[in-house]
Amino acid sequence: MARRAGTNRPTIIDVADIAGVSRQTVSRVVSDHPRVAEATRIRVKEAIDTLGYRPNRMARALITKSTLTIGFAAVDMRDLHFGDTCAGMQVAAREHGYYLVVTELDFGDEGGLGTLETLLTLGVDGVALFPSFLADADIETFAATSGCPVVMIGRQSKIPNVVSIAMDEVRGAEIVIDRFVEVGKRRIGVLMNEMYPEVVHDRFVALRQAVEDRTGVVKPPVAAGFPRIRDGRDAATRLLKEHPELDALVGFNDTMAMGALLACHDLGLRVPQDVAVIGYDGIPFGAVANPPLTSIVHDSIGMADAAFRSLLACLDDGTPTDGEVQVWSPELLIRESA
Amino acid sequence: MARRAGTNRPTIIDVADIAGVSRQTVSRVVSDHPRVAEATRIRVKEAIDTLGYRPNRMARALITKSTLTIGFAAVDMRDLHFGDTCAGMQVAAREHGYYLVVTELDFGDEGGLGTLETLLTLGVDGVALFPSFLADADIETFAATSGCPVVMIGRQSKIPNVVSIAMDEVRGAEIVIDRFVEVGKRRIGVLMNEMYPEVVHDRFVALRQAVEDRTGVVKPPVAAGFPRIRDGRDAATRLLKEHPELDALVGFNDTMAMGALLACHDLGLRVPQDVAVIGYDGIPFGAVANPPLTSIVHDSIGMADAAFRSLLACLDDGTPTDGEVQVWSPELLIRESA
DNA sequence: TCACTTCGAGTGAACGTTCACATCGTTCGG
DNA sequence: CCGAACGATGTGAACGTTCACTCGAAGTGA
Repeated sequence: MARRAGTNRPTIIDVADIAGVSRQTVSRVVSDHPRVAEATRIRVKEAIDTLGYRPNRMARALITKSTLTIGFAAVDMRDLHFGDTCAGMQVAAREHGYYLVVTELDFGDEGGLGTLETLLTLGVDGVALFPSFLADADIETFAATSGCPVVMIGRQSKIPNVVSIAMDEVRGAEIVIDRFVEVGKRRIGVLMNEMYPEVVHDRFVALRQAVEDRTGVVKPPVAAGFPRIRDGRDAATRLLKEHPELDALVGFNDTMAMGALLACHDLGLRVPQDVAVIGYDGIPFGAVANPPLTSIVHDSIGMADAAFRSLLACLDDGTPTDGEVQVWSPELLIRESA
Repeated sequence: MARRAGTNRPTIIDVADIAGVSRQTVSRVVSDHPRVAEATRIRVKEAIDTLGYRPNRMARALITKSTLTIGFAAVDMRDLHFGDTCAGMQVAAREHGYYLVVTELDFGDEGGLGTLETLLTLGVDGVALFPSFLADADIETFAATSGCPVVMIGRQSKIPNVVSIAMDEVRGAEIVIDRFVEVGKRRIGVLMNEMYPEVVHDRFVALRQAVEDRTGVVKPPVAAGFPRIRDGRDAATRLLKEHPELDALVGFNDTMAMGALLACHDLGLRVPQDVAVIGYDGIPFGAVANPPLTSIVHDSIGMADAAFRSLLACLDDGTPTDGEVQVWSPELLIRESA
């Protein structure tokens, strides 16, 4: 369909002609091969500059079987962490001469698998999933057949051939509940994200377990909604009306927690005196909320960086890390809401 | 350096062998060429499925000179609009079988030009700049020598061979000032972003002009800072102390405007009774601010979509649109701060 | 002097496609 | 019944690199 306007970039042969050497010698200069005479090297470099020659990666990839690109498949690009994660991977990638091909997983396309397949036709050297709503079994199949290393960010699944990098949800939940207990709150309600069950499952389980361990309450009240302010407000309102005894709310993320703040305000409850609130993510706007939101934070950029390095390691020594799970410790950003 | 683990994907020849046809016939089936007998087509498709054959885009690109990829160069991936814009472009791109290669402009790398150059070696068919801090002259040079269409999102520059797509800053500024006047405010202060002068210049000029046109004040008080809540707060504090007569503040974006909200609170000024505040971007968190923030909004996703289509148009008919500028109308999202 | 290594550079083939053209059989108008 | 047109398929070359060799000259040690 679409054609590139007929710009004919100079090729390696043009450079070779001008410099009066073979194309192989040019190739050696370009890739910093040691066995090139200094005089030749200079002559070739000059020719390259004169012509504005840039090696054609397609031709190179055809032989080396490496495109120096990494596929970055995100569930939702409007996600708060997408920018951080993308930036983190991109910086790490560029450091090593890699590029990032970014794509949004399309649920309609064979439940996301199709999107990944098309990514493969591009010849990416590795794939990063952020975080995937795909079932573990599907990811396992993909990793096995793709022929390239796969890493998953933000979800803690033990899948063969896949490295997962995620926040330590168990620790995070403990920190949250410990904080509530510390400020004298023990009747804790949970605001959950109902969007992608696979993605949020770990956090939910961890919170429930921590509540049970720390307060003895076996099944804390839960309300679910989409991770939006409005839905957080609605869910919190339902929860507080049905369970007037609650004196603390934890939101799946800061957005929902900020909804909870609004709900408390609606119901005339003071935060944190009547109800303490904690969210996840530590978004800057939490500082402007009324009152400023206490939150669990983790290092998105660092995790993305680690994800790229993990891909690179697989690429370099070909070790198909087997279901390795890296967990990153979260921290509590204490402001005023708890 | 890095090598792909030796996975040998099936080639077009393998398919041809199994189906008992020539590789050219397979190629025709793959690209939906009309002149293939139905029986042959079926046989080939079966062979493709059996082998799990995927055409190699590198080899194809070598001949067609089109990689079906678009380079998306962003100044800051942690920018609020990055996710929206990226998602918008990506969806539009995928619709047409294109991919997005995303990269963050590295100011240190020849002031960003180097980053763009490396993007070219990847063989992208077009480049989208979001928005660039590069000087107009540099962009012009790049567009001229790159040999591929260039589009710029978020900045309104008339540059040869470059299509720019941006919000109509003049209209936006008018809407802001009209609103202030409508609610009885005429002593207006401006909170400016001092990060990338090229990017923010249009908005600043438009606001100053609108203030002059609507209120007769020739040079409204201005304070600048980085587009962060804290800096917005500091800038607003300075402004309000130096100019106690001010009864309205407009922030470069919602983040700065939210800082202004805090500053008013600090100084015991009521919003909007004492000081009205308007921001730009209409971010969801504006709804949670105290009071909820009135803001200028524009359609990031739509603009990204238009940007891709513009690239596609250039690619299809090869018309190097000459300094075309598309402006999108903003709207006022009225909440409570003004 | 000779055999041997090292250095610098070149040559043909290959990577997996598509393009332009060639081939061959069939249909059809006059 | 002939030539032209068309439909289906195949063939060689080309795209711009890198790989695995080869080759000659210069240096080295005995």
